[in-house]
Amino acid sequence: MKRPASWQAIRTEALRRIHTGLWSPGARIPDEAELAAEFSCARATVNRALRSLAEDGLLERRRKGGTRVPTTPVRKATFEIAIIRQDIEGRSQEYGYRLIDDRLAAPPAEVLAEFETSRDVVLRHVTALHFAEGRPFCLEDRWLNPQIVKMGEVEFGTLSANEWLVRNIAYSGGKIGFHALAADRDAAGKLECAEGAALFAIERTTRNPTATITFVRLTYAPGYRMEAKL
Amino acid sequence: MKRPASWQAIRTEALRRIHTGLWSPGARIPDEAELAAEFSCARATVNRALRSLAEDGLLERRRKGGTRVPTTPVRKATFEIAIIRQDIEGRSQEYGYRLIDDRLAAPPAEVLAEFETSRDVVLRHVTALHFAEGRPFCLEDRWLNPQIVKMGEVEFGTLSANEWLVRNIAYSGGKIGFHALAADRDAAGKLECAEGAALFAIERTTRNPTATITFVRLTYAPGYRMEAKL
DNA sequence: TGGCAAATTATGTCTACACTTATTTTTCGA
DNA sequence: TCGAAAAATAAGTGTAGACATAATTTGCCA
Repeated sequence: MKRPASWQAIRTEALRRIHTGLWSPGARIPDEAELAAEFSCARATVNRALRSLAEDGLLERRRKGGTRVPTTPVRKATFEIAIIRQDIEGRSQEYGYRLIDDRLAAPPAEVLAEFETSRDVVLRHVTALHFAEGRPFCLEDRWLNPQIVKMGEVEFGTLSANEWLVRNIAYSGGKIGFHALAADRDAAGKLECAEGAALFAIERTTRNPTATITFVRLTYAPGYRMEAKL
Repeated sequence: MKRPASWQAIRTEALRRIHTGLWSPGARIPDEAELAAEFSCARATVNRALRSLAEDGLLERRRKGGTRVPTTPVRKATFEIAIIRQDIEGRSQEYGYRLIDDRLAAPPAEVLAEFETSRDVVLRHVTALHFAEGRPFCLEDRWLNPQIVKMGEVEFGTLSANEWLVRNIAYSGGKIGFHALAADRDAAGKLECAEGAALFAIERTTRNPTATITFVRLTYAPGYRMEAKL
């Protein structure tokens, strides 16, 4: 092994050994020092390669325990969650936006639960439609923490809440969920599809360290597909 | 800054500066050497912290160009794609499996496209049901490359193809897509739901460097939700 | 003025070493 | 024999320095 053997080369070789079964599932692989000797490089370089594989779920590493190939690898798929406008423009389609409603209202129970707050709280409820090539693309049904995004101070008439938030609000975490739902009368009307049509929906909760900022359900018009590479 | 300031501490501090707008979107942040001086640590430690943030989409880094805060951050959500059995057992539910069909057949055009092969090819078509607590959970409709997974050599009567493949076949890449679809008569019957019900489906293509190994569509019974943290 | 080449610069990567921390294994005493 | 303390081990992290690489900027020449 005369070539400088970058960490990527080591990663590739390690991947090959996993794939060919040379390093079999459940088995412990040589420790970093041994591999460093084999590839005649520094241990840190081996560490970089193995850490990278571990981040992708292809290896499991524990102090002292050593590094092993998981018996049942849990593959990880990373999705890029872009602003809806970017998503549409990325398809070379014309983006459109229309605010439907923006008012304070009492949220349903499941939304309230996401805000982990007392009952009788009033949240800012924003409804809007995103268009691609003039046709309804995505229905945005959003609940905002009015203490963070105040009525009157910020309007979503031309810039969507989706975009405004990404640009202006700090976040620290949250969760996202995908599911399928049947179009109810309201959604069907807005998305111009048949009632009962199967729609793809994303629900997302965004928090900062102190409070929940927003909960949103994005319901996509029929035919939407979310893709990622493995 | 007397504490050794681990790379995670630097990451956290950098995150804070992004969130508070101290490092504003689009602006270039101090280079690694400067930050290393500020935190009185080695440049490699700063590098580790900033690289970590860049991997999460919170910073953009380019050689020479320096590091900057993206104006429209593209959040990344990582989903763990587990074996279906693990998914169900992880919910403390009883897993069940039944093979429905396993035969060589001519695939439809859209499947053929994933295999990037000539027409008139015959693939191995496996259909199976996964159960949770005795109720249909997920319908597996899979096309396999018969040169890789040969009829007769491997049977999926008790161990699902889903699981067998994860354990036995090397992969190098592929793609995954999520969408919603309406239950057709066949799916409705197998999943014991109403025809036309909105179902969540995952389509996955898995390749090795040489050929496509398998294409699978997993159609989940109504109510399924796929979740991830942000 | 236009364009190509060279200098500059910030990140990317590697090395060799040291020290830390989590965990297992061993040892030894009750 | 059990259990707690000690030793051993493998990964995790940090440092200082060096060189590599990509991209921008500068400067020169036509």
